[in-house]
Order: sequence, then C-alpha cells, then structure tokens
Amino acid sequence: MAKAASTDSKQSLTVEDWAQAALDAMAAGGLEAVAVEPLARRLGVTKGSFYWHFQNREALVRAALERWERRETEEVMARVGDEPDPYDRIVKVFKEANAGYRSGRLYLAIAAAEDHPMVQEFVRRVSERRLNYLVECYEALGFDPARARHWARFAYATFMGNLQIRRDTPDLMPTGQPFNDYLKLMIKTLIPREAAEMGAEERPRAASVPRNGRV
Amino acid sequence: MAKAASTDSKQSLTVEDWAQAALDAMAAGGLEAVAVEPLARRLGVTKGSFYWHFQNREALVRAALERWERRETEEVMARVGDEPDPYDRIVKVFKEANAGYRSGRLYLAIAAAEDHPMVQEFVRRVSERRLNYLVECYEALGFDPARARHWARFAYATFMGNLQIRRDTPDLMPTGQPFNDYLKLMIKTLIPREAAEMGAEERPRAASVPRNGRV
DNA sequence: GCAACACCATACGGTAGCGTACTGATGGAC
DNA sequence: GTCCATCAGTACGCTACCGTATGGTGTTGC
Repeated sequence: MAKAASTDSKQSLTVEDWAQAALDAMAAGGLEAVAVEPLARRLGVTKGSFYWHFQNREALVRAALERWERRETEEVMARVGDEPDPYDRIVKVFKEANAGYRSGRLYLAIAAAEDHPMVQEFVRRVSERRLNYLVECYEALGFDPARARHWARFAYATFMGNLQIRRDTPDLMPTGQPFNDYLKLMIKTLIPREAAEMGAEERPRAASVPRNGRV
Repeated sequence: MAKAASTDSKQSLTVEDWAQAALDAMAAGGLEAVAVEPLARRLGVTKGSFYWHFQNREALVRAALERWERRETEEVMARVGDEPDPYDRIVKVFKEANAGYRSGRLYLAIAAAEDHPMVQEFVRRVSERRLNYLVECYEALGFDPARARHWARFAYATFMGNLQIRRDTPDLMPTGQPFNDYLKLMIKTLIPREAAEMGAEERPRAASVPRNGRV
C-alpha cells in the first residue's frame, strides 16, 4: 500500500500536511479558524504532534501562507503562461478566475485578515504579482504603460468583485448561458480591440494565433 | 480622566451606542472582534451593562447589522436618489463607492463572516438592493432587462473589487490625477453611451441635465 | 423622603484555545 | 537486540471570553 493517500492514514504527519490543513481551515473559516487544537483533532492527533513540527501557531500560519504563495504563483501562473497571444492570456486568466472558485475563495479568506501584518505582506506580494502579470499582457497588446496599468487594475478589480459576489450572494450570479453572456460582455469590454486607443494602431495585434470563439 | 466615551460622556448607554460600537469593532477586526468584554471596556463600562441591554452576543450582532442595513439603505441610497439623470446616478454611486472608503471597508468586514447565517442574510439583502438599484439605472438608460442586469453586475463587481484592492493593497491604487484618469476610464467603459447597443437608439438619453465634467 | 425602576459593578463558573513539560511508542542504524 | 532520533499522547497552567447571579447607585414619580 502506497503511503501517499491524502485521506488515508499515514503514520507520520509532515509540515506540509499541517500547512495544507491550515489552508483548508482558512478557506472555511478565515484566519481565526487556524487553531492548533481543532486542527490536531481534525488530523487525528493531539497538540503534542503539532508542537514538535512548529514552534507556535504563527509558524503554522507562515508555513500555510508560504504554501499558498508558492502554489498561487507556480501553478496558476504557469498554467496560463504558455499562451502566446496576450489577448487569449487575459481571457484565460479571466475564465480561470471565474471558474476556479476554490482558489478565489481562499484568497478572500486570507485577505480578510487585514490586520495581521504577516498576512498583509503575503497578500500584497501575491496581488502585486497578479496585477503585474495583467499589466504585461495589456502592454503586449500595445497599450502604453500608464493605460495598461489602468486596464489591468480595472480587469483585476472586476474579477475580484465577481469572486466576492459569487461568495456572498451566489443568487446574483447567473449560471448556464446567461453566465456565458456575462463573461463575454466583460471580456469584450475589458480587452478593447483598438489597442492603445490613441495612435499605435499599426501594430499587427500579435494574433497569428486563431481566436477560438468558445465563450 | 474622563469616561472616554465616543464623543462626550453620557451617563447612560443606549442600545444604539452598543450597536455602533459593535459596527466599529467589525470594521476594525471583523465579526470576531464583536466581543462583549472588550466592547464594554472600550465604552468604559462592564459586562453588567451589556447584559442589561441585550440578551446575549447574538442580539448585539443583530442590532448592529440592523443599524448597518438601515443606514446603508436610507442614507446612501437617498443621498444619490435625487439625481434625475440615470447616467449621473451611476457616476455618483461609483464615485461615492470609491471615495467613501469607510463604508466599503465595513461591508468587506461584514461579508467576510460568510459562515454566520444571520450575517449572510443581511449581506444578501443589502447586496441585492444595491444591485437592483444599478439595474434600474441601466434600464433607465435604455438597456433591456437582461443587458441591464449584466452591466449592473459588471459595474458592481468592479467597484467591489476596487474596494478590495484599496483595502488589501493600497499601493496598487493610484492617487491624485492618475486616480481620476482611472475613474474616468471605468466610468466611460461601464456606462456605454450607445444605450442598449442594439436598436433603441431613438431614445433622447434623458439628459436634459448638464453633465458636469468634474472627474 | 422613599419606593420603584433603570442602569451598572462585582464575583463566579464554564469553555476554548495557547504553550510547556514530561512521558510513551516506533522504527531504523549498528 | 540495543540505542537513539522521531513523532505523538497526557497533563498542567494561563488567558480571553461568555453568560449568570446578585448587589449597588442614581434618578424619578409622588
């Protein structure tokens, strides 16, 4: 029997196991839910185990946030980074963000702990990285830096807000075809075709890649 | 040393005083920060006072949320509802939302308590009302109901996301003239002039009111 | 002046979680 | 088999907060 079954009982917990459990708890109940004894109960052990792996609760929170940042950066970014066309990159990011609800929910839960200085640092880095990625996409579309940053922030704000709506008031978010229409509207609006909207229209739009119309 | 009440030392606390203090605590530290004993200390009294006014902590939370909903509806809505032109109404809402940071911060703090069923209910009502208000504005601009709802949700998501950005990563939000440019871009994008964008362009745009260009 | 009420203080028991000290079990090196 | 590092269990003290019981004080009606 292999040892790596996530749910199956391994005979020894690792730091990563605790960190993942902490992230799960965060997604479910915020930073306050990252409590040593409840987590130990959930993992089927006692505090004695925890305090062998970590110095204290803060160390667990740090480990969880590091795991979060690593996954957020490596997985999400790398999964969409191979798209050659910047237009399709933005579209892909947007769709990922609106489909993969789990990751967004975790972000909201973490960001809600605004007072915690360490959390604040991680959130700042992750957000900055995501926004800069979008800025680069818009610049690749031909926008000058200032306008690219405005459009990127605009788009980022929009899908953050969509996350919020979906979490707080799922009834207000459409499903099925209306949702596709909604997505299409946002994409069409947030990625204007007229590149920089001020000269620079000689640019060939970089789109030798066909734009597949599935929305 | 005075009694350190919020404004001036009254000699008797009211239910509304407690509710306001609870809202302040929420804005600062989320729902978890609404704790009886810390609040009592902050108001310069002891628990004995609290449990005379309220049955328990839940009753305080309910009172605070009721106060929040009432203010959110009556004040915010009524402050912008006298604007005759729907275009300017949306602009006004958008500017209010991006300027009045305090109210938005409170919303984010309250909405973060997604697990609490009572909070969920209040958040749902407030969000629904705000979105419906925007929907009506877009319909007044000539959009058919489906498109109006999409545009309204789009705009609502955007300024919710702007709130989130401003709270989590204030460095990513511009100030001064760049912020005005950003706001102008969003307003121009989120309130398309071509009314319903599909026929219905014979409508006179309802704008006999002059559009003041201060952005 | 004094009873009745409104409002608050004090004291208590209970629970949940943090962190520490110490003991116990288990598996691999030799 | 023995030893030692690794990992986990048990027990304890500490703090923060909830809720209750009960007594105290200022104000008001009369």
